[in-house]
Amino acid sequence: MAADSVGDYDPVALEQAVAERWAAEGTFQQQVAQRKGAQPFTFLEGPPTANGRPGIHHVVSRTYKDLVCRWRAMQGRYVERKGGWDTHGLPVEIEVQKALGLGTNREIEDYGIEKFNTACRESVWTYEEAWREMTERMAFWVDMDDPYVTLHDDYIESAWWSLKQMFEKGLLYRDYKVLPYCPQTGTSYSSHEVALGYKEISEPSLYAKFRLVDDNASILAWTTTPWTLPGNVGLAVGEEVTYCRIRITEPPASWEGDGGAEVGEELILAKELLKDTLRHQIEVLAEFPGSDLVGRRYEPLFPGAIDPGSSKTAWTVIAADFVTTEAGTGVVHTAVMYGEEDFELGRAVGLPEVHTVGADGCFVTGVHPGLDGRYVKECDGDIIALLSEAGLLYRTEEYTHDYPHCWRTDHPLLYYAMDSWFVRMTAVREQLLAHNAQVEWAPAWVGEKRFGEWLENVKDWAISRERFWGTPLPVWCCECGHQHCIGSRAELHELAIDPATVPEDLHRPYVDAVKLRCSECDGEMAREPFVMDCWFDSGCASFAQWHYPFEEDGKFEANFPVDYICEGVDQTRGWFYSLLAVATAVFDSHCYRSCLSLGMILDRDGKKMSKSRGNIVNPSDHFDCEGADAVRWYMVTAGAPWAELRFDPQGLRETFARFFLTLWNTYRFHADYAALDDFDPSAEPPELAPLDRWALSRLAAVTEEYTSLFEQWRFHRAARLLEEFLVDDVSNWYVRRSRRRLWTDAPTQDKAACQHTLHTLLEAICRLMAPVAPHMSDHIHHALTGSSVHLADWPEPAERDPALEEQMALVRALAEAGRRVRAEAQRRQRLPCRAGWIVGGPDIMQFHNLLAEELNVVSLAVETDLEKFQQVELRPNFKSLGAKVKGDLPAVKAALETLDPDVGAAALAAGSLELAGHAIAPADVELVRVERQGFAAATLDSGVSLVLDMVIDDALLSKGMAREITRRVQAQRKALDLAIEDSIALEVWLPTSAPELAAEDWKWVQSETRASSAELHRKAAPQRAESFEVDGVVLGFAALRA
RNA sequence: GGGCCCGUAGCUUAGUCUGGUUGGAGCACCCGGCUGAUAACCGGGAGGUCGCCCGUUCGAAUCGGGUCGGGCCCA
Repeated sequence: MAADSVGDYDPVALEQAVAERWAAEGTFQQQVAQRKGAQPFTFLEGPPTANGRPGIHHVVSRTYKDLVCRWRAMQGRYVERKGGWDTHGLPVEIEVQKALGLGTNREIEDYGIEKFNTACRESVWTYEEAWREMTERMAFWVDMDDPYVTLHDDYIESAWWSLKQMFEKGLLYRDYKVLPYCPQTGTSYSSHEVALGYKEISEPSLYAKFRLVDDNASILAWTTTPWTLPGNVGLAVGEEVTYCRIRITEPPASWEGDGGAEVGEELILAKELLKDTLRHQIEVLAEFPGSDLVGRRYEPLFPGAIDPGSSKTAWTVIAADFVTTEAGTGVVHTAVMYGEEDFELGRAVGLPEVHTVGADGCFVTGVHPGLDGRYVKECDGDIIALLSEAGLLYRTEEYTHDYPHCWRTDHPLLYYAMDSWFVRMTAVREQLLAHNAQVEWAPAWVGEKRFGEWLENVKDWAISRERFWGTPLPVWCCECGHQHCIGSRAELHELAIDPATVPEDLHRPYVDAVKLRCSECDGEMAREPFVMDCWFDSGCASFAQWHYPFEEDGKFEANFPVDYICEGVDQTRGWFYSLLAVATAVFDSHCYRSCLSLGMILDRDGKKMSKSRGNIVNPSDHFDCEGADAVRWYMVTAGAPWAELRFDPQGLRETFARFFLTLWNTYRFHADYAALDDFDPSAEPPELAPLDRWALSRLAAVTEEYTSLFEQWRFHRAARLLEEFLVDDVSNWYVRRSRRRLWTDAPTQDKAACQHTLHTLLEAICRLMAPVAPHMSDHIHHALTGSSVHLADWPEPAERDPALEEQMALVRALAEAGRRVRAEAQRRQRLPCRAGWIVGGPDIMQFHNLLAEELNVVSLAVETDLEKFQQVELRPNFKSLGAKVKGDLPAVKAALETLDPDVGAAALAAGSLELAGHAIAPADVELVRVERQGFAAATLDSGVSLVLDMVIDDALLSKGMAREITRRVQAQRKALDLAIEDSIALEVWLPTSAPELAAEDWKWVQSETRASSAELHRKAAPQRAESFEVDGVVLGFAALRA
């Protein structure tokens, strides 16, 4: 019968066909459903934002998400995979602002929050189609038809509920936070926006004199932001830093710019910075530590600008550990509202928290008549002049540094204390640490170091944003100061003054219209005009995806904490944190049992992928070339999941050629003969040959180790192991050594054994690789068994035969050694050797025929007399020897080198070997056998040797020539595109100078080449013949289709 | 500026936790061989200051300190 040829590997067509079958049969749904009732394995999808195009890094994380879920499902777990979308937040707003040309919060309000948010709601789905396509194309099995979506009102309601839990635990509070702020746009910025706008600028910095109260001296402090000086309420010094009190002794020879000092004036600053700071001749009056200065009172530069209220520390010297002597004067001017460190310090020591600058970026009334109402960055020169006139300026200096600017307006950002809402994470630090310790992190260092050490210094979480598109902060405030946090839609209805104002859509601006009745004063409560940090949204995913606690379906309870999450390591302080933070604050629990943290993806040169560099890799380019399976396999084998991945298209190409083509051709080899012979995989397995039993033993070993590596998250090692097994053991050895077994037309037991073995190998390989490369594994598995590999069970390792594996390892090593011996002796492979001898090693008699073929020797024998071919050599075992003799090692090593090995070996055996004064034990040296000079031989590391007889005689020349002819004719058959079973008409011309071709060898040529007719001419080849040269003699042949 | 990770042949990497003097592979390259064996296979060759410096040690790719470069996160 004619074989159904499997054809060439076309990854795109194959993957499409498999995907279509999955869709038609609902294979994903079946994989989940068939495990219903089994122990769940819960996965939580880190939601992507669909307003950005999916990139190769998303393919990486989705590969690891998918492969773990598929693997656990095959192991019998119930693995639901709900999709999710992150839909709120700044990136969305920025895109929409760009599209609509809206620069400032004011412009957005003028445009209309309703219209703006409608645009955001649409923008969120810009690339949804691209995401779906990528997800399906790469075969990430996730339920995208019923995903959780952070903008859904149900999701928002769950987020509100969780915030109310925190509110009721007293974890929610309002306070200031110093943020980079742009007064033109009226917006504070996140760090990634700030990063967009760093520019190098040059601006005036100045040294101001702060006059001490009750002392005739001034403390000198340096600042790069003159506009913050009216807000100064403190001077920070280092307690350990040494300061000097100095007196000006002479006027300067020359002076540039504003400021100055009188002769006799006394100043205080850090000793180390005297030279860099002062421009006068001085004398040092005293030296003392900063601690001596702490508590000293000084006069404000702008009296009356700030009402100190009840502060006892305003305008005093305070200690701070961040003070250094690297720049300035070693004294840090502190304006609590305009610097993060300033604010924290001010809060700690009780400085007044009063703004001198309004939200419009202008000085507030009452700061100074010359400054009130003016934009702060335009006042630098006037402030310098004012200080100079008052004698409070020592000098100025042009200062160049990188400073953040607004990405919209290009104005310098002001660090500015904003009103914000916080979750008091510092109150639950111990719980965070305890819960984190329960997480199985891969790799461990992310959890212990990067995350753990950061958690130990956790800060309160600023969760409010003065933005528009996000989960509205559900906190209402009354003028009387009463605050209320809403935890559900029902509660909102209940407390609303006019329930009719409660909207269906919980977003701004609708929710802003809802007023509540104050329970304390009966007044009207208005919602705080913030939305929530979108990290809070995604941090709620574990329960909000089920609309917990508003549904009573038990979904949350059954799926919390989740078993597995997986994202890039950049999510450590992002999603990994927000999940843990919310779970800790709400449930006092960890949120995920295991977390696989992935390395970042870089380009081939280790550079970050970015549009500006033009080194972005588009995944679909590779899906459409090498196929999604090859991309997935490449990414998994390229390195540890947590290591940086350098995406190298050449490496991907190699994966495709080495692994996928090899697997395909192995499968094709099996399928062709299976179809030809009507192979029945369900039939009782025949008696297996040693080669078969070896292959199956190796399979068992690989299955065992592969699974163990998966359990240790070392997917790269597992996949490389399987790749090596397939290429080296299965394709390059088992299949190559089995070809002849299948050529025979007769239905032999041996052929059936081979087919059975191949079937078993391929099926198991498919199962093992299915989590990583789901398409090809399923195509082959389906062809072999009629069912999807993704519905199959994870393979259990069969019993191994270590002795057999050891024998075969030796056989293969000897075959390789034989080629090496021939190459050295310049004996071509097709010219047989009369004899070969194996010296030493385990009994490999059952493989002698196989090995004789590999070595092309007529007879193969075991030789026991080592001395005939070999001598011993003693090599130091440094590990044990070094531990024993320590510093004498070089001497012992030298002694060993000069020792006669035979004498040494004998002494060692007798236990009396002594070198450089040390008694040497057998464990200290290695006894190695090497071939003696003059033999065509090789000795393996294991001590087994192979010796070949290099004699040439007529019989060998005849056999060699037969092989040369056969080889050429076979190539010709292939060139003629003949089917394996086709016959040919063969003619061969041997010139008289050629060796005699024995009758039996000529017969062998005819049978090997399937020649139905054959003529042997003893003369030079005619023109029409193909010709080739062997040992200087030109032979000719003609092969035609019979 | 701080925390964490990475740096091994032209490229991709194993080995680093647990130190052993002689650092393994694959791709590409060169030579040879083999093939009804597949963009294949086998043997050999060339290619390494294991980023750099200092230290610990009889001995360092491996441990410690520093430094340079790349990355992530934060400031």
